[in-house]
Amino acid sequence: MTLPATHVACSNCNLRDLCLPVDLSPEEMSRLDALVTTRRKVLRGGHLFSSGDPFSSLFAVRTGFFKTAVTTPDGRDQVTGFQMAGEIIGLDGLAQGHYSCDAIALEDSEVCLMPFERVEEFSRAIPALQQHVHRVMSREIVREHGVMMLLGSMRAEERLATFLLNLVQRLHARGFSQSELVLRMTREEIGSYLGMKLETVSRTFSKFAEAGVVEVKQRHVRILNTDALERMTQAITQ
Amino acid sequence: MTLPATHVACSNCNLRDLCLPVDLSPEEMSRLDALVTTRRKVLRGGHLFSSGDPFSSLFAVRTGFFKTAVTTPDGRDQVTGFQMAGEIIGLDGLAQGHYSCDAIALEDSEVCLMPFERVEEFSRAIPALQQHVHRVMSREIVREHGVMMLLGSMRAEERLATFLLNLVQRLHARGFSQSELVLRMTREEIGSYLGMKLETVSRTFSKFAEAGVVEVKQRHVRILNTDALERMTQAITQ
DNA sequence: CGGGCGATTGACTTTCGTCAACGCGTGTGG
DNA sequence: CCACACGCGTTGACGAAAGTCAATCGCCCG
Repeated sequence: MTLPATHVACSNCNLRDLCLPVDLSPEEMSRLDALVTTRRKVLRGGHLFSSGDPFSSLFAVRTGFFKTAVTTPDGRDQVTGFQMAGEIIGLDGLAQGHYSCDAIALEDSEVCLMPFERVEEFSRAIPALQQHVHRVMSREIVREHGVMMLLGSMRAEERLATFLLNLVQRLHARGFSQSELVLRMTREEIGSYLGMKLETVSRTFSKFAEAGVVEVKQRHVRILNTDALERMTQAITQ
Repeated sequence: MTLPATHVACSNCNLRDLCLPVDLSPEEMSRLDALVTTRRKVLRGGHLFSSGDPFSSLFAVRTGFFKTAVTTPDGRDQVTGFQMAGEIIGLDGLAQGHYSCDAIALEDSEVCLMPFERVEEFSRAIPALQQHVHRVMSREIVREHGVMMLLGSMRAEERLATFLLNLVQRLHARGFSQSELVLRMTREEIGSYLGMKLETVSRTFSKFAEAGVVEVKQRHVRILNTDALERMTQAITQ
């Protein structure tokens, strides 16, 4: 599933704003090119890494789409996130020296490898990079707080509305439509992420469609009424 | 609620193994004393910080017990964690330059302040500390994966069993009993953390007690059968 | 063009939430 | 020091939301 690696450089990558948004001097910038040594392609369905694999690198998604998931001893699994271009995967790995989740490509994808030893080395030399690394990790913590909120105190409709708005907002930041998206994941994967069964995901989509809020054709979703979706995320359930 | 601060030093703190477990030379150790400048007492019910407060420091719990919670615009809140001696609070703050949750003392407590600028400065000079900071953040990410698992794919009994085992394990690591604990939080706070209502928490406790797995008297809990609890966390629901 | 995975929908069950009443304990003030 | 009140916890009856099981449909990909 993992294809041969290729050599590259960050300094003129068009995703730099997304995955390395730090102000650097030209001199620092050129040093940073040594941070990402290689890229790797992962075919749809392939594992970028698996739970238990020795930790060595962070990965920046260059193209494509991933999910990360943890698995219990008894075989249930929980999707912990979906990652698209410019987002960082593998932060869970350094806690114990091995990755604690699986990272799986949902479409043919390419990632940049950032050997973590090098990240630490460069962080010591370049404060702006150090700060960036910290911010990336903190953002992940904050994101997960949001997921806990979602899982702990929202009902099915609120969860799905929140999910759709989040997805479309991230896609929009990457130059895609504000109102149309193609889901890269199955209903089951959405359900796992949102803590509901695939049938409930499907039913909730249908409910949204009936209400004229979205148009759903399999994985193609068009948002017809963003305001209505936003209101749904704030419904006081009591 | 926040009492005057006092001056202190890490190098001979009895919690060092818990909150700074890095091998340091005596020279590095003495420099580290400048990392924690002050302590602060927070009375029961008091806020260590609130969502939106400008971020400046991490906090290490020295004595006492805290909860962290996020709040939605419409007023629902979600407990995101409980912190005891040696654990670090405030990692969510650096993402956006302000804390994104509330940290509230559940009993009279004391924390060590670690100004984050200083943490970053020292991290650049002391690789072992840098690594430790990264590990602490990564551990928080992994912990939250566990909570997502819990909220996303466990039923009430499994959640409470998991929660109890986790609490007692952390207490045991601090020298307390493996089988007895005093809950510092209300049923409602437990419920918020576990994504269930306080009545369900109460009922589930009663069910455990009926089954002879635990003994519950208000906030005093004695675990009578750890194995049974462990089995419950792995129950294949199907 | 056909097979199979993924999605949808329906009927029924289960779990948990809701509402309400009651009880226990603790802490405080008379 | 005792009594009372209030917050917290427990328990019961009922309802609602989501899960389960099953049948069918429709895409897509080979």
